Amino acid sequence: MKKNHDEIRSLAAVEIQQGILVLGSELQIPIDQISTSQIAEALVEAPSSVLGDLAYGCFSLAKQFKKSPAEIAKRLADILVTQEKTEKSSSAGQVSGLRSAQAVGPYLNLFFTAATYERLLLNPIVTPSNQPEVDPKTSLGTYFQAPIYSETPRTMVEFSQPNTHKEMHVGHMRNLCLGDALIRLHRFAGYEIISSTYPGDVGTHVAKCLWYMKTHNKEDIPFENRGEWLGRMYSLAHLRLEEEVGTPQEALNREALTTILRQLEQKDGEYFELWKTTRAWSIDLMKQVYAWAGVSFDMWYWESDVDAESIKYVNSLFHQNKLVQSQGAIGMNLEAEGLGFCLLLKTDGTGLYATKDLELARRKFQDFKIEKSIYVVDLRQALHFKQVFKVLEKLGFPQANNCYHLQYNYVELPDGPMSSRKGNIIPITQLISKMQEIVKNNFLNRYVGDWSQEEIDLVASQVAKGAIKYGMLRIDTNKKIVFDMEEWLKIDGESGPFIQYSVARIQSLCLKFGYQPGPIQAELLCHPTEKEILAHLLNFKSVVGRCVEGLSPSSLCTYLYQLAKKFNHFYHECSIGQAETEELKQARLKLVKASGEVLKTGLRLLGIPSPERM
RNA sequence: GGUGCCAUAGCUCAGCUGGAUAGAGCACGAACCUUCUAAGUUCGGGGUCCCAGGUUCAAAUCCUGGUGGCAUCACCA
Repeated sequence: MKKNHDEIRSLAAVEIQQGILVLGSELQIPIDQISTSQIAEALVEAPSSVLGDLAYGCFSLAKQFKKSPAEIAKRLADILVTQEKTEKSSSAGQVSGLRSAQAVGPYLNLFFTAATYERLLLNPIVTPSNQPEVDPKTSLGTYFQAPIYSETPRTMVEFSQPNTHKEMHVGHMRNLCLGDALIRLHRFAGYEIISSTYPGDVGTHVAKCLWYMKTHNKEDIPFENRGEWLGRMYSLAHLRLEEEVGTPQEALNREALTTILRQLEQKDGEYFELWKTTRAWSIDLMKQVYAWAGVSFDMWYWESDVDAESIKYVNSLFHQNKLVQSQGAIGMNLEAEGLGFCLLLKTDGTGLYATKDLELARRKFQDFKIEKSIYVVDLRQALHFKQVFKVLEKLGFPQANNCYHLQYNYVELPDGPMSSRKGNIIPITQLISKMQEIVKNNFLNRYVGDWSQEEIDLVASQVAKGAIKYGMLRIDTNKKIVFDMEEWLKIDGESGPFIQYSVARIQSLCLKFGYQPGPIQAELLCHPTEKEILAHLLNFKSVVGRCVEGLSPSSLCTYLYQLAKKFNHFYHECSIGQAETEELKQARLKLVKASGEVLKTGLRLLGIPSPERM
């Protein structure tokens, strides 16, 4: 994997590298060559655009040159400034990127010329690429087309593993948002990604649900929302079974469940038929949620599909002496690695979760020829995946070292963890409909009569997506989310809709004042709020890179919020309609347009749509 | 008990591989719509960055040891 830095950073890195060489010869100290990519990587944001557009901390140079970082920063600033001057005088017309360089303490602060910003940032952002296959409505500037990484491994991301016969709740939403955002981020950054899902359509939870439905349920099967209804059947089943623990009924119940499981396994009998119809209800519900969220999968792996094969596979491994027998069961001893014993076949010869995950991994590696594999699953499975990856490694799969478990923390309610068993869950469908209703009541109903009902419905759904997805993604993956419906429905401050609202304002500005592509007088953009935006735009790609490398979209959330905040600040400080000159107006429009493109693209990477107006 | 994660303002959280004066939102107190969308903006108060050591020119950030919380530790998924 190779990282490609954006043009302004690369330009700054070349200048700094030359400065370091000059300094080295001045001091007559031979130093290790520092590559431009190392320098570009070390460039940081200045605390404020007044101090600089980008900064380079001279700490590591201090060691090599045996001088204080502040002295080095000062000397480097002098060298860069004089270099710029001589370049300008010697070859007039040559493009020079730096406007000035200043040392502040140990930092070398760089300022770029307005022309640099226009040429390397604003123009690439707002100029659509000529690729014909890109939909004009979503067409991206050339800036966004250049991949951040090249020579990337072919990667599969598995996410969303809901069970059929249970209802999807807000906890599943976090997984869905995370997985989807990771895929979008990776693809944007230049990865070839295969997305997959792995629903659990077999197991005791299914048997319990069917058992209750057949033997205890008195309700009629509804015509609509059968997936939700089925989820309720499961909860009732679990409660009933819990109640009857310790009674004579307990043994009979266990027997009944075994019978059901056997029928499902043999793919025959009345319960198998019932399984097929009810399974479809749950899948309809999943697809409904995925459609709402704008998520699609390249590959659907079914637990029922890998189930039988996984047992055959593990048996064959055992016969090849790659596994051991212990206490009558079969598995692999990983105690030397501190991972305990990975159980793969129970004493009765049936498999477990790990058994299926082994077979699943084998299929992923062999069928899709993937080189890297990411699993988005909550942190309770941490040991499970460590064991599975270790077993894969010991079985000789070279991809095993490139398997990652993104162990996000789960969502719980103010009064404790959610559980489908206990029935104290908030269904995804409920969150969605409540959110859409709130958005309409509090904001969009003011447009009734002015906008079509279709548009109001569409925007309500888009804004609800913004609120829910941003809410799920902004929290660091290893922190718990305590879901409080009341709090989530208050959408103000740092939220998805705030960013969407800023985009809507930008679209309105561009429309109203006639944004026109073409050259601007970028040096007119000298208001502090304008400079803040320019300096912030500079960091979009490094933030995206960080999200990809850390498998964590939350820093993009923060970045977009800050950009929207800076835009709003500008909006209140600088008028476009009342701009002193036409040139200033066009310059501001281009700045605003570019901000809008970055915000829209960023939101898109989080899976959040941008309404035309709101 | 072993292992992993977490602890930053009253509450919810940012803080990138150590680096510029620890920042947002909510809540609270003020100000701003005849002028580009007030889902907005500005100002204000509010901090023992869990504790104790250590490494370093420099620690909220790294290391060690505590304290508190959560998860997990073979026939469940």
